Amino acid sequence: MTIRVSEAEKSVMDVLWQESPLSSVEVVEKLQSQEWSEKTVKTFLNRLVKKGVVSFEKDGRRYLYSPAIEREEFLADESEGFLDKVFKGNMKELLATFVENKQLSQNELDYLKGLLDDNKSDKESGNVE
Amino acid sequence: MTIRVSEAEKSVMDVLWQESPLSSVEVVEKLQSQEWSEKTVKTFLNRLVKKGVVSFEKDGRRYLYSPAIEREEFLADESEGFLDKVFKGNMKELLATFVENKQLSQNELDYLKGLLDDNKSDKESGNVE
DNA sequence: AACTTTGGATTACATTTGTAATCAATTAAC
DNA sequence: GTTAATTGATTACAAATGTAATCCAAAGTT
Repeated sequence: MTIRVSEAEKSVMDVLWQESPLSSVEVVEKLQSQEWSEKTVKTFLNRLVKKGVVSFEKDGRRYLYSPAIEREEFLADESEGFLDKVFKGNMKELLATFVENKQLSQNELDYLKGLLDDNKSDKESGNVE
Repeated sequence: MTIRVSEAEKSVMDVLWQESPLSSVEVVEKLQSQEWSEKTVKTFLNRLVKKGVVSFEKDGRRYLYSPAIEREEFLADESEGFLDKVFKGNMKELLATFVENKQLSQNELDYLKGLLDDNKSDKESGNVE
């Protein structure tokens, strides 16, 4: 069973990944666009701590929160789950959907090509890992 | 607000996208691997109908269910949501995560390159849409 | 010192989801 | 025709999630 982080909680994680440690007040400020009451944000922080994906250190009366997991690792997990659940593991179809539906910019296309070339040369040289 | 289809419900949609129309019994059979009671699957079918993403026609005492939305459209919606929620719309990062983490096979890499070439020639010829 | 404010902890409550069981009507079987 | 099986409809109920409000202790204010 993987760590479960809800949508709303993910928004909080994003804030902490951008900058940390942050006090709850600071997190609330960075989430103003969401129009959540500070009580709500505090609930999310609490739940994230309980889930073990956010840690805190005391600073007087208040807590300073930090992510307890790496963003990259989290994104990889989420991506894998998405691939499995929505595309039943069919990577080709997933890629096709993104490439075809999202109207990639030339810039993004070039970037992706670069990624593929790197990946390919890695494979050719046996330089995996 | 987009149509909300839960994980379990998605499994049912997958079955119907593979083949339809199907009776509830047939859907249950195709979902045996999930180990859900037939009552549970019926609940999902009901909820999907209420959500308007599955339709049915009567066949005597029973119903024959069919998807009421296109799989491609659904995948595109889900993909867009995933991109926005998890990667905050950063397509480059999403692509990088998939390409780098998933250890694409040579076959998948070639396929993806093909997609990119098609996409590029479309763009160059102004042949978009 | 008493009062107010602040900030984490606890509690609340509706909705969604997972997971069924029960009810009711219809059909199939004796 | 009465009974049993089938199948959709309704109801159930706990856990997760969205969204806060209330409680309580420590710190700041007068």
